Amino acid sequence: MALVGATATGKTALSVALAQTLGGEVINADSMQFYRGMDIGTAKATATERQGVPHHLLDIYELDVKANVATFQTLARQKVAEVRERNRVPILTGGSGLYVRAALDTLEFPPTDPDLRQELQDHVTAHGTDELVSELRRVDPTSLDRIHDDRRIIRAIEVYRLTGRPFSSFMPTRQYHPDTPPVLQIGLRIERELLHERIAQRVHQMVDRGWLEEVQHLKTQGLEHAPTASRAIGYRQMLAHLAGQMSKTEAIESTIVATRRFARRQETWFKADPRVHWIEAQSRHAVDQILELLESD
RNA sequence: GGUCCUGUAGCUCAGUUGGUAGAGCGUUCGACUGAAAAUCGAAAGGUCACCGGAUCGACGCCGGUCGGGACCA
Repeated sequence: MALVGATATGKTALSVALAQTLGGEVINADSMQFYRGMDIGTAKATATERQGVPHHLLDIYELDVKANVATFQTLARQKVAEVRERNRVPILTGGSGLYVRAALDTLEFPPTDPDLRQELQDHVTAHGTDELVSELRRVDPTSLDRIHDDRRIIRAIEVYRLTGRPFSSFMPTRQYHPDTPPVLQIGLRIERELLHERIAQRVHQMVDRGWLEEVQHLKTQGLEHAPTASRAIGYRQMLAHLAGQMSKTEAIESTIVATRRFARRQETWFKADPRVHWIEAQSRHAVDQILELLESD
């Protein structure tokens, strides 16, 4: 099964409770929790919170590694298979929508080439996207219709040059694939206003627990130059504060705002998937509700 | 007590030589296939502090009231 939803809705606690009732193991689908040392600010489950339940795909990368979906897809499916072999229930838990999809659905990722991509990126930086856009209009108008940001234009051209096939030809014809193994997807939701309160509260809590010290330490390990990890919400702001670019209060406020925006995007993503069963995150009976859903499935 | 500055969207502020207004941020909604806690798109929000005057017409000019600020005493 999969446990999804916005940040600060209580996925972590519920996943442990579920694992204990079902005899399950948790598989992380949260892109920033891959990184070793990023603990407080990513709200990674502590040893105490895990309560002996095995957790997978946490702390698998050093800071300088560039995480990517395709790799995650392989790793996650591997873990799911392993857990199943042990006759235990895999519980995929996380808020990175694309990563969850990649693990559960039949997404196929066309190949990539870092050199070519860099070359295209440099070209766009120097000359803008005009040329790439007209190339795309010629070879893959379908993609051009759906794409409206530079990064995706670059990717579409990369795929075309690498494979000779339009990027759009790799996309599925149907949005979701009923032929994948049955997975119960549970979405945790909290009323917006309350969620905003919880987010603010949690950010302050993270600071109280030593977030700034954590970032300070990670900075000595090169967090600033980490391609993906340095972009993490809050870490970015704490780094700016440590560099004297904003006050501590500003960093905290900015982190809260960024987290709210993030939560909104997460809800948008998961709302779009009709297979998700939504339950109230605050409910004391969340576990029972999920057990019922499992039986009726 | 006096002089001067100031009051425009939830916040910070542009603006109109008088023809009823904009940006950034926030908020809401959406997209999303190798950076996804990323990246990008869209929308909603304002009796331009209040009252009166002159004007065909005022957010803009004149007078007053109230609120904020600076300085002088």
